[in-house]
Amino acid sequence: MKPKADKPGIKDVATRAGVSLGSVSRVINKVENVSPELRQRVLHAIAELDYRLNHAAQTLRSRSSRTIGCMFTDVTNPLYANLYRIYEERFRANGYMVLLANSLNNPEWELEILSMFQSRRMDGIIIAPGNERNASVLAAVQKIDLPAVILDRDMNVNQDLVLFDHAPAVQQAMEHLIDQGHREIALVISGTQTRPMLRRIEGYQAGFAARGLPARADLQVLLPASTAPAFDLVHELLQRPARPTALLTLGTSVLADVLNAIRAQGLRIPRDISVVSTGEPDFARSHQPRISSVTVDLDAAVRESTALLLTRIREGRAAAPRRVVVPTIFTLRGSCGPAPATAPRTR
Amino acid sequence: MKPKADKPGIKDVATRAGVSLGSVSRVINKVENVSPELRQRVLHAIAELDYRLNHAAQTLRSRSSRTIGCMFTDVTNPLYANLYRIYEERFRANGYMVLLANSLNNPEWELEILSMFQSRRMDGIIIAPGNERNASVLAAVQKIDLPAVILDRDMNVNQDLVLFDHAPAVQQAMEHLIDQGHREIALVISGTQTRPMLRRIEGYQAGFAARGLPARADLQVLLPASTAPAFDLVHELLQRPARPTALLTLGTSVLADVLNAIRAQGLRIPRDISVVSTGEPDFARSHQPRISSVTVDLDAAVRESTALLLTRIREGRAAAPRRVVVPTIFTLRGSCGPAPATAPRTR
DNA sequence: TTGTAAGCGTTATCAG
DNA sequence: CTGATAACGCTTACAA
Repeated sequence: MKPKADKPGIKDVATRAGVSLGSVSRVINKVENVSPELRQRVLHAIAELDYRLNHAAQTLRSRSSRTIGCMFTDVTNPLYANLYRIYEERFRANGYMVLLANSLNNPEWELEILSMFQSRRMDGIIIAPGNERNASVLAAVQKIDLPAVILDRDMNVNQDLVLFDHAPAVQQAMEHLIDQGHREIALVISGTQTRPMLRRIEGYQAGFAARGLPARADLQVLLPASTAPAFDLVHELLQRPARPTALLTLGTSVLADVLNAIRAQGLRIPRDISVVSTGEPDFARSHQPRISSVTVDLDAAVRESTALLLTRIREGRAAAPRRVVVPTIFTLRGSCGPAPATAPRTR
Repeated sequence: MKPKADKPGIKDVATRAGVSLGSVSRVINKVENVSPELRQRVLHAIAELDYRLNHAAQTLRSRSSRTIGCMFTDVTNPLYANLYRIYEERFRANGYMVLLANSLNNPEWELEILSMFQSRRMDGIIIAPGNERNASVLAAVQKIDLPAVILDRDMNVNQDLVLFDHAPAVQQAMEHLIDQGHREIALVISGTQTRPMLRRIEGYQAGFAARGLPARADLQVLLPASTAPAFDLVHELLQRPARPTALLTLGTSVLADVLNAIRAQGLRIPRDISVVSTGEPDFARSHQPRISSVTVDLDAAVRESTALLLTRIREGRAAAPRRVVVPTIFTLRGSCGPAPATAPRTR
């Protein structure tokens, strides 16, 4: 009796089934040319031995890990949590696993994660670096020689891009508010120099411009991050002599802080103040009144980026980089109303 | 000139640096016995060639993937999103990557994910299966021959366990509410047959029992999932002839729905109704009044489970399974007050 | 249709 | 301290 302590390998399966190594591999990989009888014997042996394929060996030899890497800033951000879940589902359907890494906006980690993706020979990666202006991150992204899709970042690199078209819908929201008599419209978002935020500011300013109004820098509240506490800042904002009568805010936990600050101030939505959020966090779904919002169709975004990546994986890095723009939609709901008749002063 | 199209390997580095294969490996793996001069040469060659370690080959040979697998039901649940982020940070500090897989409560996926963890030779796994009663999942978990930690699940298996001690703090919250005159105390949680929920129900009933009151089944609202919409059910609950004067609820998006339903009903917290949540979602941090809560110290939970897993990885599967209980704490805040003086009737 | 044998890029075990 | 050499467990030509 041989003390075979180690896990059974394809070899053990082969001897057990009385066939050759190659045949077992063919059965496992569902190659066509196998007689049903042989397949049965192999399957049987596999079950008996409780054989598990060794993914490392398979990857090494076949040069494919059947894995997709995702680098986001923070799963704690519902946008990324949802994205990740949908990606996982879609890629799983295509036989891929999905690996998630949070960069937490740390440029060094972003470099490390990218390097790790390469050394693990990911079949493809989907990334939304937090530091789209950082020189070394930019260089690293440019140099990636894996099939890659960059998600909603303005990086001038030779990679496939999926961009959300934030500005137009934000502008549309602004125009609606202005047409409803609002003038003091605040913007509460993250101040990170990153595409979504910059584009939103763009739309915000374009909205004023389209109605012949000057953009107001003093009404922009820029937080350190998308999930930073915003209560105090908004509270302060609402206590100004000429407080905003409308507010456009991030649809993360920032929205919760905004709603709480509004409530703490004794203001009613939409009577005293109108609210629009960019994105819709779960907790907002039951809010009364419903919050108007500027959203991107997540399923569409995932569909597009998945298709892009799978194509890139198929065609290799030779083909020219592609770029897909996913539209963004303004949905008007109960949280928006006309500006209060009396000019708002300190209460 | 040789058309070396392929990525450079350790071999190329060796010839380039004029040293042997083994020496390069020694440098890469930071083994002590290398002369500084040789190390420099190798490091230089690595930089010149932009050499990337092949993780698959490394894993195959060294029998360690330096990867930890996590299986949770859904990253969209803030509890898991936060847990994952902390795990990633801690394991990264120990040189491990973390792989996340969402089972979405689907038993077949749970089996598939567990099998994938084994074939990828994870160095360790942390799992919280959604189906702790499912026979095949249970069997699969029992059979896991990887270092594993099971997170807050009552599974009678030979694996390390980290359990949150939900019941006592819930009971404490109940006793406080009862002592404040509350009798109609509702429980709004998920009806999944899973440890956290069952333990909370246990604490809920124990609270009544401790004060000599009968447990009331009609005040328990069981949702299909931890993130299921709860607005309508709670709204209905609050319209009953004898509506609850206090409410204990899940600290997920369910809490948001509860707060919205209370507000929609025109009730004030804590004057008309007291609220306690199990866990504190981000959006609740700025709520006024602050929500009393029953929480587990996530950092402690992560610390314990990380330590347990690392120990298990070090010691192997020989040592007897360990079990760690992480306490849970009731924090009294402004959302709790005395029961309304007048017996609550329909408004 | 099936068997045979040569690697994939590392690490580990020896000698030197 | 360094160099040669044999695995690790699989896929994939190529032969039979």
